Formats: sequence, structure tokens, C-alpha cells
Amino acid sequence: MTKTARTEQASEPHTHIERYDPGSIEPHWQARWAELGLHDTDLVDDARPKYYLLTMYPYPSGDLHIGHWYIVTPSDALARFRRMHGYNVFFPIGFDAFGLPAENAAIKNGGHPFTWTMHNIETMRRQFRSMGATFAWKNEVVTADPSYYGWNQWLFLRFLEAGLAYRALSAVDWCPNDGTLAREQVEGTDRHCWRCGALVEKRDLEQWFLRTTAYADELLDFSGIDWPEPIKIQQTNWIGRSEGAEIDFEVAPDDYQPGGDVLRVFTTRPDTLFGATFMVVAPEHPLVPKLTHPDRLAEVEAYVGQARRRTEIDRLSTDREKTGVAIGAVAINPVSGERIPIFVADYVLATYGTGAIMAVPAHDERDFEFAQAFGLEIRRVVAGPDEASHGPMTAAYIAHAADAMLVNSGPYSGMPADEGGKAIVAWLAETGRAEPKVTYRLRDWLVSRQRYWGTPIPVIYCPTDGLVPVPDDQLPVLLPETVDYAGSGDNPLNHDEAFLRVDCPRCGGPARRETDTMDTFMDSSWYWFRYLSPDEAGGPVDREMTDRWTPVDQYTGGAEHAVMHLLYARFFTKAMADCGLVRDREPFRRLFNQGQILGADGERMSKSRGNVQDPDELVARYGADTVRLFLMFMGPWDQGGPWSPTGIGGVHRFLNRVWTLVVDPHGREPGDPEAGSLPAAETEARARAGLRSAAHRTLRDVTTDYEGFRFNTMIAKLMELVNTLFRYRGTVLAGRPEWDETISLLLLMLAPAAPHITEELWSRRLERAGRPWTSIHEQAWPEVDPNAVVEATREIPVQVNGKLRDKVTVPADATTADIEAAVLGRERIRAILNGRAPDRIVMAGGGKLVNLVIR
RNA sequence: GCCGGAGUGGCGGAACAGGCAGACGCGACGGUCUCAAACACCGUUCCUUGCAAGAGGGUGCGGGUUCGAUCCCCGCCUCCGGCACCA
Repeated sequence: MTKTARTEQASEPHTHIERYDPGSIEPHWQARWAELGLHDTDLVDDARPKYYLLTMYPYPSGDLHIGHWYIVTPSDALARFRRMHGYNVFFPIGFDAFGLPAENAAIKNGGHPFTWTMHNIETMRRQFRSMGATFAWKNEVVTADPSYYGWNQWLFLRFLEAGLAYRALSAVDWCPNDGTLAREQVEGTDRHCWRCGALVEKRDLEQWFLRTTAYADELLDFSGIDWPEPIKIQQTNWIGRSEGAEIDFEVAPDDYQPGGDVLRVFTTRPDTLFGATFMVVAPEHPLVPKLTHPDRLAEVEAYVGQARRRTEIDRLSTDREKTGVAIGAVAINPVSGERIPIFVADYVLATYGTGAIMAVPAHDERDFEFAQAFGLEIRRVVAGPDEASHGPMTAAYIAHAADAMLVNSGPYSGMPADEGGKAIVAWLAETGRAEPKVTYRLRDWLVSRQRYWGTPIPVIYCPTDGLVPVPDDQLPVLLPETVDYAGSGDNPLNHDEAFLRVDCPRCGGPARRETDTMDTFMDSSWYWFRYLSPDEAGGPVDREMTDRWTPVDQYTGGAEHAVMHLLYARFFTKAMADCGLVRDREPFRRLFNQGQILGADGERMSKSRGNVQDPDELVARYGADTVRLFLMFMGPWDQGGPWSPTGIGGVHRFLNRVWTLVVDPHGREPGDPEAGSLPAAETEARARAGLRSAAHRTLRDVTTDYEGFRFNTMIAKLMELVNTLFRYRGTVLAGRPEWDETISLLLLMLAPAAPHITEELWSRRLERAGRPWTSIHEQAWPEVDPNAVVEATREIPVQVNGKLRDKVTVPADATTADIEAAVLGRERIRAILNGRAPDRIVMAGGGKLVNLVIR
């Protein structure tokens, strides 16, 4: 099929041997695979079991960098590995095409986000093909295309109907010149705008939310999906379920207000209510302006202004000294009737619980610090069994156990803490002043973005009819093609009259479009469904296809998506299932988080840092197979790390050795004094059996390494096999059946990782054997011969007091008594024992290791 | 700061279930081939000590459990990811 004429030279040891030239074989096979449609997936073929392999689709940032290769090529190896196991593999790709960088580029350099994005996609498509990846290009999805984002709108409207979408006020980082800023657009400790330098403030805007909290409990349930434990833990912590109670505190009347306002708090520790000696409300709490005394107003306003400029990370830092301001008003502790002061402090967030807390300094670290800083009363109301019930406290006492008792708690003193807490809530609940409550750290998903380059949110505001959803038959709401940034970062849709003006679908009167667009996480929350029917015009998904192909069998992507994307995707799937659109409630059956390749400087690769590594140069020099293999060999796939091409030569040398073994098995290297002869102690028969055994043991290990994503050790084992083969090159073994079998296994095992060189060598072998061509990638994965794997003897390490002192070789079927006798008979061991008997003989793992203990 | 992860030779890493620390590769050193160099090939390479056989030390730091700890427990240090508008 390819370069036929040259192969027969291979058997002559000293004629010119054709060298491995990836530059010619790689494009050849890539073209041929495309021509044969070898990797297009027949989505309706049910003769074979399906396997949906999904890799997180890339953002079209410009060029493909080495990080993309790191993400994609091991996934492609998995796709090929599964195909060889008889699966009908679907391995699609697309582009996450909306987002901030396209707009930044447009603002900076002029031009249109669309042009910039599509140009990048074109480049990246071309580069992706040079990897030899087996993507199902026919199913490609580009999210910035109306045929995709129109269905974002359709789905949004279904969620709106289902009560899962709603509007509410929410704060954004705001620059007076450039409008809403993303987090990365706010710079410096003084938090100024990246473009104009103005100090950033918070502004409350009416924005759209999706009700992720409605699924909080279901999202905590990971049964039935095989995800890495750390990811499940991170999601669980992110959702942050807390059981407790909401309790009402009444504001006392004073000279400035009549009292009676209710401050509702959430607490996980209602048992400590008698110890609540003050209250803290978030600076954003709606009652702050009303309750603040005039003499406190200036200070409170200054504090609130300051707090609102801080980041949440900063505010929640337990490191920072506690700050706050008393507002002057006083609340009544509902159980003790005591008057307790109310503070604003930035460590209480408006977005968690009720935005107000009862502060129990004796039993909460943050409250303790605050009380110390402000000289407030710290009153112990819980004591452990071995603790004094009274006396000064030097730190908050956080009761862990059920054996903690309530003290100083009126009629509840002496009760176990957990029981007392329930009793206190039950008592207050009788008069409607408390109720048991579960709160989550998880917030509803803010999907509004004040930007042009995203999916327009399909609603209309009418002076008569209010909020009107865009009717389905008027979808998609298209982004206007011309866009004028007018030198500002503000959303151009706000100034686009043609876009803004619309007739109300209900009354026909003049109305105004929503100008917010959707968070791009919306796009990535269902794209794998769309891959299955990218051209479907009747709906976002083809139900028959999604029922057949989802959930995704294996998802691979970066761990940086542990909480946001991966949680949104789970939420979306559940919400779509509840809207009757898909069957399953979980999107990804199995997840693997690969690490990230950083720049050589250890920082994230980005154009602005100038640390982007371009793979094209490496591909030109070594070929795609070497680059693929090197990325897999560098280290464990889930680890990532700083990029360094050091060592790529070793991988290239390995492929060269594979090449040499196949095209020139009888050749001899002048550098090897032993070349051409078997090791002195070895017979041909033993060498042949040993080679076959090595091949099958390698096959056994390589198979499990692929299955467990351990590509680095998989390649190391193939290197060992190649080293073994090289020792026998040019000897009587070359050309024997065991040699041919080993070469064949080697190529098959290597094929998923290095698809081009293996295809080339495979086809040459077929041709030499006079057999018709078939692709190596359509071969069945070979089976381990269990008889070849067994070994006749085993070597057992012998320790004395835990230190390795000797090794003893015994027959594979030796009993522990045999091993003990062999060990005690060893000269070295007898010398160490010096006539004594060991105090103890430890046979670890049924005789895997022996440890003699001498006192 | 909080949540998650990681720290092993000069370097990337291996040891998957508490049982031989350093597989495999890079680099370095020595050699073969060559007029020479490159390529290729063969060998050595954790540290200290010893001619050697060997001995001692060693998996970020300090403790602990165990016959035995890179692995488990307690307390730290450093680095990476995430912290809700980067994707």
C-alpha cells in the first residue's frame, strides 16, 4: 500500500536500511485513515457495544499549544484501545467558542469576535489533524453558531417554564467606564480596572439565575458514577450542606426606631443560643440602613463601602483580624430576653444563610476573635465531660462529641448538647420564632453576563406585559452581526437600537430586549448531547440518540473544572431530565482528571505570559508519534506539571529502535561486543521461551496500564520489551516464531499510543508475508497466554530486622516451610545468626518476603 | 484563609494491597564503530565509606504505630488547582 519497493532489503544485514521518517509516513496514514473513514462513528450501529469517550472541548484561544496535545492524545490512545476491544467508539470534538478573550481581542485590535474565533478554530482544526487523533469531525459542534446557541435559548425557556430560572438582584464588579468586569479584569490590591485604572466598585443589577440549589441534595449523591474521590469531596464541600435552624431575633425599640423588626439568623448550633451575646449582620443586609443610629451612620457607611470593595476570599480569610462596627441598635435574645448589640462585620456574607448570625463567641472561633477584639462577653454554654463549666476561656470550645453538656442555659442546662439544641428549636417553633433548616453553601447559578459575545437571553421587557419570553418560533435570537465597542468595555448590545427594539410578542407594542447574554458554562453544560445530532433542527437533542449513547462512558478533562463545569453539567442533565428531554440524570459515568501542563516557568500557559509552547516545531523535528508518546511518558497523566522537552530524544530513540527491530531484525550493532550471540549461559530453547514469556507478561501489564490511564508505566514496559528484543537482535532468535509473535504483540500494544509508525510497520509485515492489507487499528487486542506468563522459580528477599540481607531463589510452588528451610540454610544468613535461632520469622504475603527478627 | 492535590537521585518519574526504594527515560561518565565528529550501539551511574566482599545513611521537616512505613496516624513547611464574571 505504501512505499512497497523498499521492504525486501531488510533481510540483508549490511545493505542500506531505510530510516524511520515520520515526516513522510504520518501525513500518508492520516490521509488514508480519512479516506477510509476509519474513525467515523456509525451512531446507529448496534452490532457492537457503544463507548462514548469525551474529552473536554477546547476554547479556541488561537493556536494549539502543547497543553492541548497533552489533553487530547492520551484520550485518542484510549479511543483506539477501546476500538481494538470491539467497541463502537464515539470520540467527538468541538469548540467552546463564546467567551471573554474573543471580545478582549476585538476591543484591543478592532475586528469582530466572530472573525477572531472562526479564524482560530480553522487553525486549530488543522493542527488537531496533525496529531493523528481519531475525532468524529462530522459531529463537530461550535457553540457560537446559532444552530447551537439557539438551543441554549430554547433550553433556558424550558427552565423558565419549569421555575428553574428567575431574576434577582446581584452585585457585579463595576467600572464606571467599562461596565461589568470579570474577575481577571480587576487588578491589584486596590482593585482597579485593567483598562482605565478606575477603582472598581460593586453594583447591584437585576440578573438571571438558574436554581441549582433545587438539586443540591441530589447533587450530593454520587452513587452509580465512578468519579475520583477528591472530585467528589470537592463537590460535596462546595455544596456545603449544613443542618441547623433559623431563629428570629427581634430588634428592641430605641430612640431612633420603634423596634419589632426581625433579624432571622441561620445557625448550625441552636444548642448554643443562650451563649449568643451579640449579633452580626452582613454589610449588605437590607436592615442595616434602617437600624443604624444617626451617630453611627458615618462610621457604618464607611465600613460598608469598604467591605463591599473586598473580595469574598479576603472577607472569609480566618487569618485576617476581625473588623466590624456596632450599628447602635440592639436585639433581644429570644431565649434569655437579654439585650445584645448588633454589629456589621465583613466576615458575614449576604449570600450565605440569612446574611445574619447570632454570635456565640464561646463556641465559634470567628465569633471568639471578634468578641476579643471588641471586648464583648464570652459566655460558656457547652462543656465537655472533663471541662470546668466556668472560668475564663482562652479559645472557642467547639464541642465534637455527644457527651458535651449544656451549661448556663436556663432550663436546658444539664441536657446533652445535641438534644438541648433540638429542644430549644422545638420550644421556639411553638411560637413561630424558629424552625429547623438545611442550608447550603452552594448558591444559585448566576448566568447573566453583561457582554456581547455570548448567547442572548431570550426574553423581552414590555411596558404593558412585563417580562415576556421570546416565543419558540422566534428563536434563535441572533446576535447582531455588526458590533461597536466604541472604545469601551461596556456591552455593545446596550447601544444597538436595532437589537434592542422589538415588538412585544403578546401586545405587539414597542418593547425592549434583554441585553444580558449567558455564561459560557451554559454552552458546556450539554454539548455532549448535541454531538450526537449536531444538525438536528427539531430540538436540542435527538432523544433516540441520547438514549442510545449517553451517559458518556468516559469523560477526561482538567481538575480545574472539579466544581464549576462538572457541577453545572450534572445540574443541567438533571434539569433536562426533569423537563423530559433526556433519560439519564447523570452525564458522565466515569471521570478522569488529567493534570495541566504549565509553562516552563511553572505558570499556566497563556499568550500574555509568553510561555506558550508550540508543538508544531517538535512535530516537524520528531514526528507526531514521538510527541504523543513523550507526553504520555513524561509522568502520570493526572499530574501535569511544567513543560520541558528534556527527554523527548529518548522517546524518539525508542521508536527508532522499534523501527530497526522490524525492518532489520538480523542486523548487528558494532558497538556491542556480544552482538549476534546469545548470552553465554543461555540456550536457544530457553531464550525463545523467555522472550515469549516477557512478551505476554508485558501484554498483561500494558493492558491494565491502559485501562488505568497509566500511560507512563505502559510505555516504560514497552521500552523494557524493546530492550529485551534488542539483546536478541541478530541472534538465532530473530525470525523465530517467538520473535515474530513478540514483534506483532509489540506493534499492537503500541498502536493506540503511536498510531502512525505502528500502522506503517504493520503494513510492511503484512506485505512481506504476502497477506492483504488491514489497518492495525482494526485488529483485535491480543489475548494473554496464561501458560506463557508463569515462571518456574521466584526470588524472595530476606530481611534481618527489617534490613535486606540476602535473596533466595525457590521453585514457584515452594511452601512456606520450604522457604524457611532455604533461608536458614543460606550461608550469609547463618553468618548473621551466628548460631542463634531467630526470635521470630515473618513470612509476608504468603512467602513474598521473609523477615527474621532477632532481639 | 478555606477546600482538593503533590513533595522520592543532578532531572522527569517507578514502587497499584504496609513488604527488595530508585523501574523506564534524560543527563553525566567510560567504551565500540569512525580519519574525525555526529548518529547508533554496549556498559556504569542515590549518597558516604571501602581495593573488594561489605557497612552506614536515605522518599519535604518533627514525632508516633508496626517484625517492617515513600505508603497508616498526629503536628508543621513548601508548591500546584479551585474559591462562583478566565475557560
